[in-house]
Amino acid sequence: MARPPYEYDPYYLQPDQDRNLINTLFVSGLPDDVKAREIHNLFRRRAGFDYCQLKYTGRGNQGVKFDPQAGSVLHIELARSNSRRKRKPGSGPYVVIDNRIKASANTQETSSDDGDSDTEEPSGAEDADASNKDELKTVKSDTVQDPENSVPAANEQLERTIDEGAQACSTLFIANLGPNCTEYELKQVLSKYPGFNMLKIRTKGGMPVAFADFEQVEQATKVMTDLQSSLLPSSDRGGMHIEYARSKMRKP
DNA sequence: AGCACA
Repeated sequence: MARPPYEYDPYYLQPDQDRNLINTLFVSGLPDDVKAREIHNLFRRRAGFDYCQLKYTGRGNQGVKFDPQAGSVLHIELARSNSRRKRKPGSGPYVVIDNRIKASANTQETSSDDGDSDTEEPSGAEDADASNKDELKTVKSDTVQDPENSVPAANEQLERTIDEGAQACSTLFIANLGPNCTEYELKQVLSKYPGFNMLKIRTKGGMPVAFADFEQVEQATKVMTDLQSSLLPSSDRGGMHIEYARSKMRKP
């Protein structure tokens, strides 16, 4: 009852997730038809803003309704974990993930130029458009020169801040499961290991993936190395591929 | 390669 909000629960804090180190904001209460460009416009003038990632959860219009006339407001809080998805070389200043069932007609929101008008910026038309182009170009320049892939030597110092590889986590991400793999089947195997907490299977268009949570990182690590590439009866495309999950599984 | 549960 008198339980602190989840974002203060130390359970969610991983070794690299001291709250002070979180530099990602979680924004909720967005309308279903929100565009990535709108989110980008919200933040692009803010110092230190890197990029935004918009995810349509498929939850549609549940809960809070965002509507200017209804006076509802965006809710912004510190994210539980930093955004880890790296921008693809070809992508622009924002990233869109659309998990909604129906692909509505306006889903061509990737990057490129936007004809955005600055609603909150009274600075005038020329500024809005000109400096806007500039900003986009600045953000994009790391796309054009492509520090992620090409000329690795030249960009090493800039890059190492960003990609530190897989971070150890007490939750495992398990992929390359056969289409018929069941939670039960996987649980049979995992529950033999000490510290096993719980398992969740998600099927994302065809192939299932699983998240397995353990008490301790070391226990998860042991399972990962033990079971890496191993076959289940249901496996049909080779052994399981196991990695640390990007974020720890939510409590219950 | 594919990382959710808010």
